[in-house]
Amino acid sequence: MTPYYYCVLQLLYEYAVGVEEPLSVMNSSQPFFILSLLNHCKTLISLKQVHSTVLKTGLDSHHSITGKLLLHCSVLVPDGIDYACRLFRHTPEPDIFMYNTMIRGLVESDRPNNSIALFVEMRKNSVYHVPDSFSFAFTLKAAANLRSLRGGIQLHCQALTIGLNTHLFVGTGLVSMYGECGCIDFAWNAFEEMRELNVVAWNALLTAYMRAGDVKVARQMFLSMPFRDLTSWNVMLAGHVKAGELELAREVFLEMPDKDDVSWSTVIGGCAHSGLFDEAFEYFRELRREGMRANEVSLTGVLLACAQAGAFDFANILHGFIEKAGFGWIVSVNNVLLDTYAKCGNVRMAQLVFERLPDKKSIITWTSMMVGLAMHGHGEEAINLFHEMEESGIKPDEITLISLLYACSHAGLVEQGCEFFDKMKQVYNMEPSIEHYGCMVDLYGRAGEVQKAYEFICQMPLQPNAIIWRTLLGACSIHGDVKLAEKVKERVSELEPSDSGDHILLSNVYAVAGKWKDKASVRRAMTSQGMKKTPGWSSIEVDRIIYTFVAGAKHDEITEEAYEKLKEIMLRLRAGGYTPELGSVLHDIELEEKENSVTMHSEKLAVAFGIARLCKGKTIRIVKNLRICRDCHTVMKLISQAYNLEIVVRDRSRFHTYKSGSCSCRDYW
DNA sequence: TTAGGGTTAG
Repeated sequence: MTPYYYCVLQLLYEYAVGVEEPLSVMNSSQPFFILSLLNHCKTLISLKQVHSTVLKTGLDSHHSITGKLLLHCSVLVPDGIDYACRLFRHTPEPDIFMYNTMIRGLVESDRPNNSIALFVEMRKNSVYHVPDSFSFAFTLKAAANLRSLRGGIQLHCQALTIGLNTHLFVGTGLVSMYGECGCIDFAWNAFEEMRELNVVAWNALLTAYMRAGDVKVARQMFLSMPFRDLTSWNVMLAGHVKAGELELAREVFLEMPDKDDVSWSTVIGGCAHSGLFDEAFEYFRELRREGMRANEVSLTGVLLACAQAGAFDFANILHGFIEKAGFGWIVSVNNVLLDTYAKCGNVRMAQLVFERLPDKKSIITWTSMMVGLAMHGHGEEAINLFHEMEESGIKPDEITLISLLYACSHAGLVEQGCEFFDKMKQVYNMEPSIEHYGCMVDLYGRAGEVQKAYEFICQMPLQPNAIIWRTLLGACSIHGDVKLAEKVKERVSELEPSDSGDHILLSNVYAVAGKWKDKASVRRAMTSQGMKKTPGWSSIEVDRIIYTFVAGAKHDEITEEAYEKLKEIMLRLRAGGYTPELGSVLHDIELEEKENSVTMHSEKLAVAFGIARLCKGKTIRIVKNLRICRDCHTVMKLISQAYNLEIVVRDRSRFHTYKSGSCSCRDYW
């Protein structure tokens, strides 16, 4: 090969990735130069251009080499699978290489069913095409993705009859498939059958043990393995993360001789999933400090952390980064982005992301958008979106229906919710699960029909769990039904006796009803059992730093600043005629103290801090871990009017947007 | 042929 050859190749390569160029310069080039271009195509558009150029040079795309290369490159290019299918269907006599290429392409494009179907077709239609190790390896991957033990065993038997089960690739595929299906003994047998072993095979077995939740055995194995590579370390890391052992995961992470983007994505995602958003941010910063480029998975992890922390500004910066890095077309990234925007209080941005994916929306995209709208009280819009989804030909799944019921319950659409619930069986052919029943209890409970909710639970065909009863208990506490609350509390306690949240709910019911003695006895019971109330906290993002406030915590400079501002604000509100509502206070204490205790709820501190620190007119966004209390709700409305501000509060169950003295939840929460 | 990511009731 001459330097000249490389120059031409380089030139052609530049044209191929620069999609706008028509590649006309290449028409006179040698056909084989053009063929080599296929390998460099990064997008479907450039691939199609090269293909048409190939045809112009007189090379037949069914020619054996051209056809194979074309197919091979099509499945590798993003969204190229349909194009590949078309090419494949127009090939008169595909050989085993082409079958295998398609089987692999289909697995990697998340169509494992089609992949298995093609394997079967290959065996039926062409007597000359006995599957080889690649066919088995790729099809086993499909069975593993589907967790289809039956399909996997069938493949194992077929491989056995031609003696391929001892092959390195096939054996590894079998180990992985059995591991994925949760059959650790079968995985071990398949491993023992193998004639030769390499690090990949060992890693597959290690993963199988990790999947089975046997972290101890896996660790033992990891230490005694004859080979070990970066993937083995990553498997250990992921195993600890999945088991929730974040301390051990951190140890492994520090101990690793090398780290790649999988290692980083694993820790970042692991922290985010465990709710440790600060740690997730810290790892992300460290990744950047080490000069690494974040990939789409680690970005997903940080976005998840943003969603939990309500870090809108940070999410917005990440959005820009995603666009610049070229991840903007990836559906899963957009799904997380959409969800994050919605959870950070900005439905409009979420909708922009949603609309940008015209024909690539997955069921998750639709569902996330529905939940996003519902969280902000746009129940009707969420329902309209559901119908739109159906019209576009996507069938709802169980989670879509949960979201739909969630939308109804948060918008007070009781009748519509019941209709959808009935439709589940009749129209969508789904058996409602305990989660769906939970939504229905919430639907009735939120609307104040607590008795109806109780009857609903008593006649449901499934055994109600603690969550179901707790949902109703929460509704009783909002609507002040003491009698029912006591009855329901008993049922919860039978199932989960030591949950402090339930005691708090009951004590709140007594507080609202003014039954201070009963309330005190609940508190005493809690103290004697060593239970503690989950402390309420609220956080706010100022200049990309998240400040968290906890009521009654020790005063530092930041809290002091917030208190000072809050005092000033309360004086102004009182001058306008406001008096605190004391129903939500938890202690039976002197009036003045009660007032103080309400005044100091963490969300008020956070708002005060926001008013002190943020530019005038900027929306104040607050995230709270518990549900907002009645008094804080009123105060937020008043502040939004007095200071001409928009305040967005995300509490445990939904969003409240306060503007000009009223709230988007229409006082329904 | 092995490892990492997304939606849901409280």
